[in-house]
Amino acid sequence: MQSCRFAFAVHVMAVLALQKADCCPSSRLAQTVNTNPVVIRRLLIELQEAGLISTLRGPHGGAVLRRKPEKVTLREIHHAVDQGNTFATHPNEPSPDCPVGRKIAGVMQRIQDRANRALAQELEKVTLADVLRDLRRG
Amino acid sequence: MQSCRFAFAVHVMAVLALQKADCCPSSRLAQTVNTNPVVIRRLLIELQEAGLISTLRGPHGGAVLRRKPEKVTLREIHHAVDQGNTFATHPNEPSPDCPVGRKIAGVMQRIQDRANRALAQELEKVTLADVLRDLRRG
DNA sequence: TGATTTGTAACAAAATAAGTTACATTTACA
DNA sequence: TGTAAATGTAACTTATTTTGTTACAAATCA
Repeated sequence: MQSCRFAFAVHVMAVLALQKADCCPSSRLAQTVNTNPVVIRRLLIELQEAGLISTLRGPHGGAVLRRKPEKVTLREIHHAVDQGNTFATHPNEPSPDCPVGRKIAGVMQRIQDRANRALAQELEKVTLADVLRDLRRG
Repeated sequence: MQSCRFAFAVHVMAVLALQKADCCPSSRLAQTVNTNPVVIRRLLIELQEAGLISTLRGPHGGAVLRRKPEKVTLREIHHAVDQGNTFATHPNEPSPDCPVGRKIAGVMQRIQDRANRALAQELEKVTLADVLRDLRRG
């Protein structure tokens, strides 16, 4: 994968966790991530839809965590912003004249499912609180 | 990840496994995958460097498996053609003025390592022979 | 010697992702 | 009630990555 959305999302969630109850506007998040506020706001919408944060409009608005860091897993963050697959499949239909071409799609899908599951299980083991600990030490 | 190189590589390896000892030219592989022969040849070079296949030039040349399908894992195929990471990191340097920005790179790298390892371990469990079985049934 | 195939460079086309600008909408508060 | 600050969102540009294409030298076999 060459999308940095997950990295951005973990970064944002960590900053929000350190802010505790205070709202953090997209402009401030964009500064620490070093990107454009709109890029952040697009992420925030997805994190919000996943139930991980809330956003408020108006002065002193911004984003705030909806749960304690111990209760948020990297799997949830990942799934919120990057629902895609571990790898892509054939862009063009393989040849139906070849025994492999006829059935490769189903085979790859089952491999895909296994890979996605393995990745999710690993990310499930790490919470946002673990990330904060790692930030303090590392 | 949105590269189909791994899917192409599994497809190619499966075709070669069915061909047994016969050489298969890139033109034929390109037909069943439905892409350009040069795309296939670029893959073949990497599979060759990984020790999975051999290629021969000249008439009746092409690619041939170097090992029995039982002895080839999807981890090897994946690593041969897609040495990249499970997800990307910040394209621009995060702010050094933020406690998260200062240390996020190291934290993400450790998450990256865990994810890559989990994926590799899952792919290690599946051999090319398993893929052939799945092709016959599915 | 001629046909066939890989290896490889150079380039074109397509797809994807990130960044940017602009603005309507919502909201707090002086 | 007006103003400033913030999100939500559309439209667009730019950059990057990936795939596909053309062309040809080098190798190899018969």
